[in-house]
Amino acid sequence: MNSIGKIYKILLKEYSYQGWWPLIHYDNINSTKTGAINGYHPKDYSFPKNEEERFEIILGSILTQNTNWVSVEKALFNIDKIAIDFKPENILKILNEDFNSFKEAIRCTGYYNQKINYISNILDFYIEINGEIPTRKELLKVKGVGNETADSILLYAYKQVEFIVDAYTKRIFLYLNHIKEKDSYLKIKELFEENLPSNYKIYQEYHALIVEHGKKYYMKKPYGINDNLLKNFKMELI
DNA sequence: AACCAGGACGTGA
DNA sequence: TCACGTCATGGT
Repeated sequence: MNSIGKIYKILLKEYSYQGWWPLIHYDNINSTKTGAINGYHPKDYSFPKNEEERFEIILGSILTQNTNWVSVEKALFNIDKIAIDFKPENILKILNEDFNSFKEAIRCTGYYNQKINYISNILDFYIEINGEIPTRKELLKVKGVGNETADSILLYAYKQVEFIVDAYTKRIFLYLNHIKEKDSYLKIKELFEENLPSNYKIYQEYHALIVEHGKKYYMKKPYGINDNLLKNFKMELI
């Protein structure tokens, strides 16, 4: 097995199943996740089960841009308070009829002036595609959806086999010398996709495991210095 | 008190 | 294309 696959196995053994993407109405009393109230569903890949859950994931993917998940959870609960449900038509109605309340609801996630517009954009897009699975290209045309958000939506809201590259992925695999500092998003994405079976469950799990491991050893500089779990995969520079 | 969080966009070279 | 500034609240 290749290194990418081996590292996945080690992370899975160390941290077990992560149960991403968390949903605020899924109460997992056994959750031990750092910073999360609840919402994770380990070994259950059946989500989203309906349109509300699907759009909750999409909302969360915008709100979590450069922000911690605890803040996003608060915002989702705030939205849940002023909205009847997470159906896109309903969210759109709330957003249009009470713009300032909605803005206040997502304030805690930062960049709220931008994010409210991004949410408005993805709402229009979501309603426009009318139940179809969006392509990556289409998603990227939506202002507010970049590479990572597009892949998050595709992988977790639509179960499409698209690997997500986030800041922790770059830090960890840069520390292990598997990638270079200036490697593009798509290049890093390809590295994983070429070395993993085409299976959305593995993609979902791997990304979540990277985040978990990243939070532990790659939050503060110097990144990875205490990462004894993966140190054996550190490649020598030529 | 600086630093970072499950980034994206606009600008100018 | 790509480096850089900007957007902003909240926790450590």
